[in-house]
Amino acid sequence: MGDGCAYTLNMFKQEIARGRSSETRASILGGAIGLFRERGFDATTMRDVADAAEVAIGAAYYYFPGKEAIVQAYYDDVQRQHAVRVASALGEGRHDFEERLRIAFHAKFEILAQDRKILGALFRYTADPGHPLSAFGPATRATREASIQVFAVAVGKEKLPEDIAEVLPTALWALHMCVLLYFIYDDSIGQTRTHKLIDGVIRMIARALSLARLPIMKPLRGSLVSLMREAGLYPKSNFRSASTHEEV
Amino acid sequence: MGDGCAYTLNMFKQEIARGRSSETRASILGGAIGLFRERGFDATTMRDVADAAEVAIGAAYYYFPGKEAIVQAYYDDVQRQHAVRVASALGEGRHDFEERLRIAFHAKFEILAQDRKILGALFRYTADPGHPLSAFGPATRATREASIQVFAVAVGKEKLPEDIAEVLPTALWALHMCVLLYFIYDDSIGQTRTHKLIDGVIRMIARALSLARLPIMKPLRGSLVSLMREAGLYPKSNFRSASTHEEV
DNA sequence: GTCTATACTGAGATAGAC
DNA sequence: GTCTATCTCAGTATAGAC
Repeated sequence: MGDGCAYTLNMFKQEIARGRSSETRASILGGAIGLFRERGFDATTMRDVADAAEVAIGAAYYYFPGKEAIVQAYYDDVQRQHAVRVASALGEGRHDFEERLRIAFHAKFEILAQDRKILGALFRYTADPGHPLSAFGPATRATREASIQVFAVAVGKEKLPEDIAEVLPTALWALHMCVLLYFIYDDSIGQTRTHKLIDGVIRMIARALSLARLPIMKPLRGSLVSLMREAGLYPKSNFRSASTHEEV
Repeated sequence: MGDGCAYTLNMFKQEIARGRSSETRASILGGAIGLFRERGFDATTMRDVADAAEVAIGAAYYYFPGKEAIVQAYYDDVQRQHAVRVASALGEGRHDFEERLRIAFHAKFEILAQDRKILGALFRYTADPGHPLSAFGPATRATREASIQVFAVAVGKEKLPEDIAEVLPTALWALHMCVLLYFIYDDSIGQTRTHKLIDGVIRMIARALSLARLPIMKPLRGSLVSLMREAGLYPKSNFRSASTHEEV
């Protein structure tokens, strides 16, 4: 066990060193995001990225395996911001169920406000199970689960039928993915339509959940939950084994 | 008006001639789909496509502006097959509401049975509003509306609350897009999981629609429908103006 | 109008020197 | 860790045969 530990410790030290010494990585990442915002993902070349960070192209590839890895790193960051922001917003004062959900949803889209164009690139491999960027694939599982966790926190200890409570965070995450798609297409100023949609949808969810407590609803509720389970949508937040990816 | 007519007639004749003389186009399309099935979309180059059809690369580009245009042509064909198949299946015998929906859904996925890998390429630009292949964008509007129409036919003259009846075909189409995504990730043999999911979901929709008739449900129903309208999801089956596309 | 042959451009990615 | 030089290859452009 000694060797194993030493090894990981070393790796850890390297991580730190790398993080500390080189703002290069941060500079590449930041510059790239700026370019993606200005010109879009596809119109930005790795050469542009390298130029913006004032490094050679090789350096850019040293830190990121490719252009997509940059956008992935960006999204991981968004994810972290989301978690922090929601946690702090929920911390100040008391909020009822609906408010908590609204906070979780709006926060995400405020963070992404300037980046609708970039998201197109992130969504690109959603239907490519084996691709490292596929939003539902195994490669992004950690990010996805962290994201679901944020919604779980927002739901909190709300008194709900148990079966519903169990699947709700995952369902909210899925809903938020749909809203994300809407958001990308939403060219209203400040994406006000998206934010209105969120309010409307959340109000409806709250109402539907109240109704779900009624006895007539029990069978419907049950079949919904068992459907999600059978389909493998829950509890694995990720689909079955991924076939190997076709691409290079 | 004479000239105008003569001109269009000419164009029409050319269309015919082109269609008749050159099975080249069909050969390119067919060969390409075969390759896409075997190796996947990305792993197939336009050179491969040209080789398979035994034409020069220029010829392939003569008929299709690019690889994506081929996959688009393929999907248009799938769409046509779906319409035909559903119409004929509904024609033979009487079917209740649930059966009709099942027919519409299963038919689509039977047609696509071999092509899960290809669909990844089609979905790729779903989040790219300006892209010609974006599933929700203006460029694919005709295809999308034809597809919604198939679900409208399946719904038929079913007795439903009017507001629901109005949005149902669009909602079913959206649902079918979600199932499509599930299908792409579904590596169970024969995609039985997808077909089971369809049965489960449709049963649930039928139940939910029965419940929707109850008076307590009226407000929820109303807000659902008005939400869809306000969000612009209906009646335009397509989102607001598309921003110009960033790519070349 | 339909197609071939071929050469060019530009972008992602890599190898190996320092 | 970083740079320079280079590779690969999709897509394009073009000139011309039929």
